[in-house]
Amino acid sequence: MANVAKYNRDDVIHKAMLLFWEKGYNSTSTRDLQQAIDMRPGSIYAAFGSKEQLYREALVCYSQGMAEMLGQRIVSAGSPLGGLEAFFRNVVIDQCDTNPSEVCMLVKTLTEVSDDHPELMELSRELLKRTEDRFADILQQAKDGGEIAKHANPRILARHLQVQMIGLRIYMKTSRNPDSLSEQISTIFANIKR
Amino acid sequence: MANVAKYNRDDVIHKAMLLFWEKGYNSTSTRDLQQAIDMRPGSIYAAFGSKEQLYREALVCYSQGMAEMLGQRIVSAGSPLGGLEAFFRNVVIDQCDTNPSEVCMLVKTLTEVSDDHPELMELSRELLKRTEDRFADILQQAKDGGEIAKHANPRILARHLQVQMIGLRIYMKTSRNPDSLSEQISTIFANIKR
DNA sequence: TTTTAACTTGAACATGTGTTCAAAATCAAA
DNA sequence: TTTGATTTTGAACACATGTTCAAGTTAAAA
Repeated sequence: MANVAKYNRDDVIHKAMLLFWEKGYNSTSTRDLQQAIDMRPGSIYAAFGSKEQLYREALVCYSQGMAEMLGQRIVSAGSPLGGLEAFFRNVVIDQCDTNPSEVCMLVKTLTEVSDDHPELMELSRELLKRTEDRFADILQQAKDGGEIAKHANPRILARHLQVQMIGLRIYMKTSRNPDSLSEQISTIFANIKR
Repeated sequence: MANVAKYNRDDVIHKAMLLFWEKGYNSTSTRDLQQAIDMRPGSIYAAFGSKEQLYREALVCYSQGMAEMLGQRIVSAGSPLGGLEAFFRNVVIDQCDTNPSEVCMLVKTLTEVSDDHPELMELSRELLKRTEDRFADILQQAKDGGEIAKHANPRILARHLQVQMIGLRIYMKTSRNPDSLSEQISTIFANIKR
């Protein structure tokens, strides 16, 4: 046995995630990364293999963080649908200034890389799909709890919410008008309850 | 007086636009461009100044193309709202396979470049705003023509449509499920008519 | 204290990048 | 045909990029 890793793997991935989320895959150079995570090229490549593999881990880290936050909002709100709406408000409006980017990191990945790095695209797709599945589960619970109509279709509503989430976050980057977006979120969830 | 430009400026910008739209700003090298528009570095820089300026012209070209298409759909459909819906279906579903990317080029620009190239971001914002204004005009005509309710607010509806358009196009890239997206578009416009 | 296997370092490499510029080619006017 | 301003060409430049690897450092085990 010998030296065990000096760095904290999760911490490093988190820091890399923040930088990747801000600047995107191509605009983040390995030099930028070296500085952000305070590791030298050799160590980075020994630990992660390549820039792309580190990015993959960063994507998963991002996705997990979002999923945890959604869970917390549901607990705080005390109801599935209330939690979802709080989550929307948090992501689209409250956190959009403190986050590295207004736009979802999975969406940024999907729009930036395409032919090159097909694995990054596939992973982003997969993680987005998981998010939608999670939305559907939550909406099913809302249906079971009587928060939404008996005839509502959780899968269709989940897809609808996914489109809203993606669209709203990008729109926020365009317009910087939190008040109108807050109203839009209210309308979206009012329509779901009907 | 001497030689006049050999190349067709609009044609060159259009070709550059298609490549930029497909690959994004950073992933399109000037070598790629040289091949696509069949011009040598010196000519390109004499004609456009820099890669960024050529991209700016490409953005405007893209935006004009979309605006023209919207106009055509309105004429074909014979009504403002019908034209808008046809435009949505065309962009999100029909053309998404033949276009260089499923995603709006303005949105791609906005999510890819940020701190670097602030002028590209500002131009994308401006062009997106113009699109929304156009939507609002069309919706006002729909209101005047009795296609939508008297109490409807064209500005709010235009914002809503913009979010849908952005979200749907990215969702199409994620899921590749045209049938469900077609239903979603039907629902969106059914709700507007109410 | 010495050994040893794992980890860390940073200079170096090969390639790709946006851009420049002197030389060559072009063609309307003289 | 000659002139001459303009356009085109492509080699070259300076720098940035992802990645490698031999040498150095570390600390647990012997």
